Amino acid sequence: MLIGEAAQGSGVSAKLIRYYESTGLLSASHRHSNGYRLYEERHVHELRFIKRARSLGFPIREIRSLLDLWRNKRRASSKVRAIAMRHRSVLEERARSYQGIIDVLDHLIAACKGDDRPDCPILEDLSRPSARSSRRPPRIGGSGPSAKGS
Amino acid sequence: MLIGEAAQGSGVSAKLIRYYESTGLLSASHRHSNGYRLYEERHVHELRFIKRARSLGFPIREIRSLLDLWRNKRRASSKVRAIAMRHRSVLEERARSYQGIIDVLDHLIAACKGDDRPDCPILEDLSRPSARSSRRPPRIGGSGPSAKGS
DNA sequence: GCTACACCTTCCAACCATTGGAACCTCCAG
DNA sequence: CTGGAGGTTCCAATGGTTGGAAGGTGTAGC
Repeated sequence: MLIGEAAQGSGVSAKLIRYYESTGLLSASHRHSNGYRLYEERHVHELRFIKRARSLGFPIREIRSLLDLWRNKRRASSKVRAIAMRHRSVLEERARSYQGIIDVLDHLIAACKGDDRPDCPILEDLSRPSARSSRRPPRIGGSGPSAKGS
Repeated sequence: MLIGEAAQGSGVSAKLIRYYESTGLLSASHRHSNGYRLYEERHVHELRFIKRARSLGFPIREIRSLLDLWRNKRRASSKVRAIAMRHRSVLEERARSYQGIIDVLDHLIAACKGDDRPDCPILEDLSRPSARSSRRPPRIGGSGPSAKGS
């Protein structure tokens, strides 16, 4: 089949299929005499695999490993699992980082009146020198090490 | 002061300061006769502002608005608040999306034995056609949104 | 004056995944 | 023969940051 059909069958755009080929992730089996890329059913399967993995946030580099493992019938599932766990920890770190920011924004948004006057704790925070957690006075209340919670 | 001093004073690299200038975010006041950029204290303040805003994940485009508001003493705090809230919702959406993926990975990782045999639910999921949520029967389970509880 | 060095300048490239466009070729139908 | 739908290639942009090259400038020591 031609690239258009592979694209439609997999949900991956023709442009992206060519890009994947350029990165060595997935290459067409043959070229037709006119230069057109030719694909088989298994390419569509692999493209769907890639698409699903991308939708789970795996970077191309790791998808390459996952594809290799998928093709290798002698694989050890521990390797797949390790990749998934590493990726999970990356995502968790990012989610945690986002959540930390959201918590800060929540404080600032709650403190900002949001009227037509200029006073704004949000801008005040952004323009503060750099000792951030000043809203928590030092050595008072002594609840121990900071840690924004989580 | 020269760009190096402004960089050291703000924590923003000289390279980045030049990039910010190229995008119109922050321009040096003058140029010395030899072509060197010249900065004042207020530039360092603005660079710190930018740095803090970036650390909260604001994109340059929004930082531009925030800087404009910060400079404008007749601003309405409602505008600042609106920007912060919009940004908050973007972050929340991303965090939620990550969390959704993490939940999926948790299921898959738990189901994968992770030994030296090839059987692997993770790869099976990735290679499955596309009807994803089959593992969750509709309207059962309803433990509500995860909520890691800050 | 010469040399070494630290600092500045500009321009180009790379990261990551994806999309868009231009310029061009190819196959098929009308 | 013309039109159109598909294919091909290469270049550019996204967003923020970093790296490097190639070269100008200022200041120190000799």
